[in-house]
Amino acid sequence: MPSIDLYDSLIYFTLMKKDDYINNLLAAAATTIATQIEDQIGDLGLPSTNAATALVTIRNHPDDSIDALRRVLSLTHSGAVRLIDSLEQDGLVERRRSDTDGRAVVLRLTANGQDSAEVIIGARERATRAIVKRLSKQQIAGLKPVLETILAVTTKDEESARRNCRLCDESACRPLGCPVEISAQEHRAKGP
Amino acid sequence: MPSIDLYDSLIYFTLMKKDDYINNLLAAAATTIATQIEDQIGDLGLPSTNAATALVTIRNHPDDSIDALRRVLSLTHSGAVRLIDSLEQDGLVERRRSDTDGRAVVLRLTANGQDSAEVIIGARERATRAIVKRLSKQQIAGLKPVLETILAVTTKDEESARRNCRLCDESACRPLGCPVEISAQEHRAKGP
DNA sequence: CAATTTATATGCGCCAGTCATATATATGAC
DNA sequence: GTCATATATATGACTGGCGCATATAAATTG
Repeated sequence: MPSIDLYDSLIYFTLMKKDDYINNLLAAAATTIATQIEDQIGDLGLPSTNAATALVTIRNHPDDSIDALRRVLSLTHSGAVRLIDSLEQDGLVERRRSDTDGRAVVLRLTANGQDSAEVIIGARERATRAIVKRLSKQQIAGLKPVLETILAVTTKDEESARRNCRLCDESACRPLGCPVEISAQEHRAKGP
Repeated sequence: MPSIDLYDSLIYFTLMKKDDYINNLLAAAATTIATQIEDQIGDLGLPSTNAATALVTIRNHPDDSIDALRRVLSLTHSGAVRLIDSLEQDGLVERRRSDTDGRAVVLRLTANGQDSAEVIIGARERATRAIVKRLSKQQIAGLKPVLETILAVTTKDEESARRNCRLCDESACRPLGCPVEISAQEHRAKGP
């Protein structure tokens, strides 16, 4: 029956279009917000986005190795070493020998580094707050569980958890049950 | 009454925490999605993210000048010129003299450039589709208007509209009433 | 205890992008 | 019409971030 085929095609066409639309919306919103965060952080005048990310990551997980940091930032070993070199020269980060692994160097923020990390987190929050305050209470209430789902499904292991939270204020997020950490724990429980 | 003060403080404290939480959620989700888009595009092996963005931008707005592109990518003039140099050398973009402005060079994709742009848009869609398919119909239905609001409030003029949509498949988005374009038009109507 | 893996470090080099500057066209004042 | 200024593109010189290859030291495994 040709009329049914036509109808099906129309439905299919319409659904595809709707899919395209929500995909475009999500992608555009994500890059827009991510860019505004980067812009806010960029205004602080740090050497690079990775430098800022490293500071926040070290703040959230002090005494972790350069190699752990490298994974979060998706850098090569040497790239991470250079980055730490410069942060150390700027007096923001301290290298220490690990007392559990003689090869590893673990990282800690200096007092200045702590301050910088707070400022970076504040800049990031400014970007999102400008958006959140334009949403209604209902929109925020509805958005929250969806964002939790998105973060849960994009977290497959401890490594992706670290990456997804790499700019987070984890001290504010953790006690409220960060969906990323929960998802990472669930994956660990289920095994690799 | 001290008990009231304490109660108020508690409310305040709790609200602040909740604000921190939604801010962290939104920021983390945005950077996570944006990173996955970048990773998907990065896998294509193009010279840089900006090269990919330029191709999609030129696809969506052919015969625009190098200077217009520069604004979308937040590059200096010379940076944009070098970028176009390399894309032209790779046979993806063509320079033409503008016939309305003797100074301007307008850009157009070659056939290969068109193909590349489609592939880039496909890579971006892969990233978001992997996330959207993990959401329920209700979640998607609720998310849509919130994303539209977010894009509307982050679009202040034509320039931010271009930036926010810089990786969009505008041919799919435009007929469905892209909130970014609508917001840009409204701002233009109200004047600068 | 030898062989392999893992963590950090360094020399070398690339490439994206900026700054300063040059040139051409357009626009506005008079 | 012409002169001053603004705008668009182009190029030389340079830098910073980062990768690749390699070296060394410590840990692990057999």
